[in-house]
Amino acid sequence: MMELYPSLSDSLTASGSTMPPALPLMTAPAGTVLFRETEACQGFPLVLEGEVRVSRTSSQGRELELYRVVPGEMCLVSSACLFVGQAFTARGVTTLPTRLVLMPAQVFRQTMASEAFRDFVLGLFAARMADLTGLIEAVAFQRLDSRLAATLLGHGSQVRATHQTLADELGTVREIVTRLLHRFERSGWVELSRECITIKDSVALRQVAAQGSRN
Amino acid sequence: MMELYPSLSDSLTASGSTMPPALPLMTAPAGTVLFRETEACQGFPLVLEGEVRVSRTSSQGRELELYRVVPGEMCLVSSACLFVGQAFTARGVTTLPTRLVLMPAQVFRQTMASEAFRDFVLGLFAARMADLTGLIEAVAFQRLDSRLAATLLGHGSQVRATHQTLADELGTVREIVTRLLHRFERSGWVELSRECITIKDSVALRQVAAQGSRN
DNA sequence: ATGCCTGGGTGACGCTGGTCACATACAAAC
DNA sequence: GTTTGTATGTGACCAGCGTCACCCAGGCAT
Repeated sequence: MMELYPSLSDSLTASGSTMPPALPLMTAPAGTVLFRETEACQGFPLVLEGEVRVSRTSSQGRELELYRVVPGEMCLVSSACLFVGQAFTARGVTTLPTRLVLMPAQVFRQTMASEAFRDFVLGLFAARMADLTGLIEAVAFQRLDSRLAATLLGHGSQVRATHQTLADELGTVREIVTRLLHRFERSGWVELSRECITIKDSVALRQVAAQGSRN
Repeated sequence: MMELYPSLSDSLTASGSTMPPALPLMTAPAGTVLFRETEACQGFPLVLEGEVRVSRTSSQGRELELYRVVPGEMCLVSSACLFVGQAFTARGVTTLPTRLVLMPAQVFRQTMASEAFRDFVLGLFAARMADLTGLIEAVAFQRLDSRLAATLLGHGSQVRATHQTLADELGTVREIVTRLLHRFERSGWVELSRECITIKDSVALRQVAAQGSRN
């Protein structure tokens, strides 16, 4: 679905000798907070390896995942503030050990002279917009059970996550996730154990995920 | 808030003589459907005058406004499909008599060679991402009364709209808008008459709009 | 006047999801 | 073993909002 910009990491890391300042290559263990609501953005983070989870938190402490940045992608939401100059209210946390380069705004602007890089960036932007509008539709019009079903299906046949983690992805609270998962279990669609949800009937789940609009 | 790309309309319309194909300048009355869920996207619509309302509709017929495109802006969501090639599920309707040029993808790619144009486009993208994440937060965590208050405040001191129109902006139904507006009226914050809401206490409304997170 | 259409008002009702206050199960640490 | 902490289960309760089924008022055409 996402086009990778193949020569990018090479051109950035290998050509450190030709480029005046070598780009800072960062390594972060899982769980590192890369950026948060209050801090101004430093540059364009390009993920080489690992994963970054971008989420937003409500004033009452509930959290909602916006999307994930996988290797080969940049986190454009966080860097959007570099264009408009406003502090951006999102949070980025690594979910895996992650390597990334932080591209300073100047370097980004220079690299945008390359047509291939432009295609890469614009494609990313477009994909993100599609993600976000999809999320808007889901939050506005889908019921939680269908959103939960969709989330489970997106994590493989063995979902290793706590109910709290799932709640944070969906923007709800743990009790609701527990309740819904038990309905799924009573229907025979999943099997539950500690920090592990085994999908038994992905067809049924897919059906719930698809048709479950808010009446 | 939004940077206009000043020479763009000039360079596109006036230089029709130097550019091989003159860009199609369209004029549409209010209420014209520029694009809808099923149709593939033709090009990058740049609004010169008027306004385009971009919204998404649920399977059950409820509608939710994503944002509005004002003069000097392009509708990037609709054109996102040109990058990723997927059919985009959003609807664009003019709310005012509107003039716009439809930039073919090729012309867009060529024009992106200009640094000023790149800044313009990226700034737009960034602003849209901020809009969309803000909307996500609102839909996920704010109560409807606070969202309605915010909507009213964004329309001037005299809001000329039917309750149905407001409902479509918020993604809810008419009855709820009517109910909430009457609470506002009973509190002395607004005065209601046919197709017209007069704001009496914008301070109180602003307070509701700000603090009204979902407990 | 009569009919018709649009916009608005309203109450009954029910579902969904959030809150609270617990009780339990399991695992690692001591 | 006990303790401590994290993950989970659960039931009572309720607020928000959507649905339904109306009704009413005003404008406009015939």
